[in-house]
Amino acid sequence: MVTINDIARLAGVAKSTVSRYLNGGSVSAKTKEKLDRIIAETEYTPNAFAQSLKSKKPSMIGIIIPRLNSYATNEILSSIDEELRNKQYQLLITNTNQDIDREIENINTLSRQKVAGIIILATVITPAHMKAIRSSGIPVIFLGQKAKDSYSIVHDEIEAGRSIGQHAADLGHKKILYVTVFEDDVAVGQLRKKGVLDALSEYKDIEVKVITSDFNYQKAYEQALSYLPKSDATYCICATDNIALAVYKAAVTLGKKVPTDISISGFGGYDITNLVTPSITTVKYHYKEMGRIAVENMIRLIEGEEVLKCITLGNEFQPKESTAKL
Amino acid sequence: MVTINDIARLAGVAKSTVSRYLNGGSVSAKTKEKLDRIIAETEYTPNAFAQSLKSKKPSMIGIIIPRLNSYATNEILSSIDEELRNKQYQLLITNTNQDIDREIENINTLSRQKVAGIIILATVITPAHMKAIRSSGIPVIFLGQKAKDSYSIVHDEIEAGRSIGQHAADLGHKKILYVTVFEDDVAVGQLRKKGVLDALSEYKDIEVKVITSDFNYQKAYEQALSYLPKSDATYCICATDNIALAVYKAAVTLGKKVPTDISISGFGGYDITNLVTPSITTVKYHYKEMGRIAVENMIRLIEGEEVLKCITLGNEFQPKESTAKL
DNA sequence: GTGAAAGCGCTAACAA
DNA sequence: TTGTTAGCGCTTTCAC
Repeated sequence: MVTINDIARLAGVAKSTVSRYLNGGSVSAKTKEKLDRIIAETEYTPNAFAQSLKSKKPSMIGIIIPRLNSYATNEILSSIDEELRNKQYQLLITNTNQDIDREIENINTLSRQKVAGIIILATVITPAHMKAIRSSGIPVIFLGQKAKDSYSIVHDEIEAGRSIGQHAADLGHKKILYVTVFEDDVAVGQLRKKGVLDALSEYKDIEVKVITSDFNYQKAYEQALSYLPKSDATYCICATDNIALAVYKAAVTLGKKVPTDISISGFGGYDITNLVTPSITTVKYHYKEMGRIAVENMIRLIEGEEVLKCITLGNEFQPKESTAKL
Repeated sequence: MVTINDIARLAGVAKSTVSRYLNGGSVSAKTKEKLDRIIAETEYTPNAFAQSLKSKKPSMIGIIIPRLNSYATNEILSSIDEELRNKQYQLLITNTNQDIDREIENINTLSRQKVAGIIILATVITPAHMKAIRSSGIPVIFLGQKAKDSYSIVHDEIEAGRSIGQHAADLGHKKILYVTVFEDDVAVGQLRKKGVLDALSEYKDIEVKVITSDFNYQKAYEQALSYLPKSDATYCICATDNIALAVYKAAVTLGKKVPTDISISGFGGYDITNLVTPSITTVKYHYKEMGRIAVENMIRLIEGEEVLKCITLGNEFQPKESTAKL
């Protein structure tokens, strides 16, 4: 490996001069020229470890994600990646495979790697999270769930729920099935549901039944195969687009027509809701925006500036082919 | 920040003793006890930069991916991540957004970060790639494309192409449209096509027309809207599942029934081919396996052992609802 | 503008 | 078993 010492030796200058040049300090034209040539010839690149060790200013941001193969994750990740790139930071991604313990573990790993800050795509936030964060001593931003004593950026889940609930009511449906997920996930399992039920509760003649399903497509599908035949609902509101796709597939498998026999909608605004036929009614969340703001705030935090504790992003109701008038 | 020096001072021992203890060396029971307590109290974690600086044995593997939101990428990434985790390596992911220049740039960035090795999900491999790799001096493994002077793991594209071609012929189709991608991508743009055409060339009465489309769903969709009406093909073989989905959507938009009016198939075995109705005939590639082997080989390379220059993975033809007898 | 020297946090001889 | 010492490659004073 070629080091700054080699360059200095070859150029006949002190390594401090090389360092200064590399970091934009002033050197004589002659030195600059020599250095340019030698660095190019040797293909020298500074050792990032040594740099970070000395300067104390880490150049990496860590991100903890529950799983890779999710539309939301990908959208957020791409936008964070793009933004970070502009700011000369590297992204260190760690995957927890939906394992809460690994989430804590990863906070510690990342802090060992001396990342400048950590962004977490959260599902649940436990006291163990908060403890690990405090002891890491670096800024942490939660995405998707509100953290009491930390920074977070969330979607307006209640608003999203209300718009779908209102939509179902507007279409004249009286028997509605709401397919939710476990309540540990506050944003999806509680708030989203609250929004839907709030909107529907204003109609005395609407009957809502709630069923708890799973983020996992396969599980959601199998479950739907069993509860759909027993249900007389004409509209099935699913807590995620993924579940909506599963329910749709189950409905088709059971010989039901969508939306003629049953209307189906999701949440999220995944691209795939447009790919299928009929396209699926959903509420589009602003994932890219979320990533952008996360990076912006993270950098402000790293630089010791103030940012809002919690930012709530709006969303956009998108009626499509999978829902229709009763 | 608490350092090894602080621990040593608090425990009244030399920092080398602390280091030895931390790295599994032997210390007296009394020292061990003291160290345990103090490390727990101070929540000390070693600085990974300093460790890597000294030991020269980096603990990160870099991976360069063309884009985040692809099923293949996600599958490979998850499996690499999982394997690496077992081996105590961290994954450093960099995204190029399908920009070749950024691919080269990222090879350099990663080498600056002193990763132990680099895995590249390649689309094309240029001399510039090889130059950057050589000058980095660390092991590089290409996934999906065969590299002349480096290591690679690829899918058997020709075999995959042949099985789809054979399938179309078996179903009795005489007019076939093959939708490919630009030839710069050797694996997808050349070999896959070659496999299909090879299989079909044995039938004198089969007529194949080739059209070049795009990996991008939206572009593929718009293109399909324009060429499908002019085509009398009864089977459309698409070079990727993504394109197949786009063509399917276009066919539906144009009022064609699948598979009655036109059969459609893809390549890849993406999950989504099962989600849509009709499900899409495809060839399943072994992405997880690819990731697993990549990690295995990478670690052998890092440890200076020998591995095969090129490994070719088989694949699995999966007929589904989107293709039918003429 | 340049170089000498100190030190970032850690590991790895080597001696004790 | 333990401490001393010498760096790893780099940045950063501080004289010159």
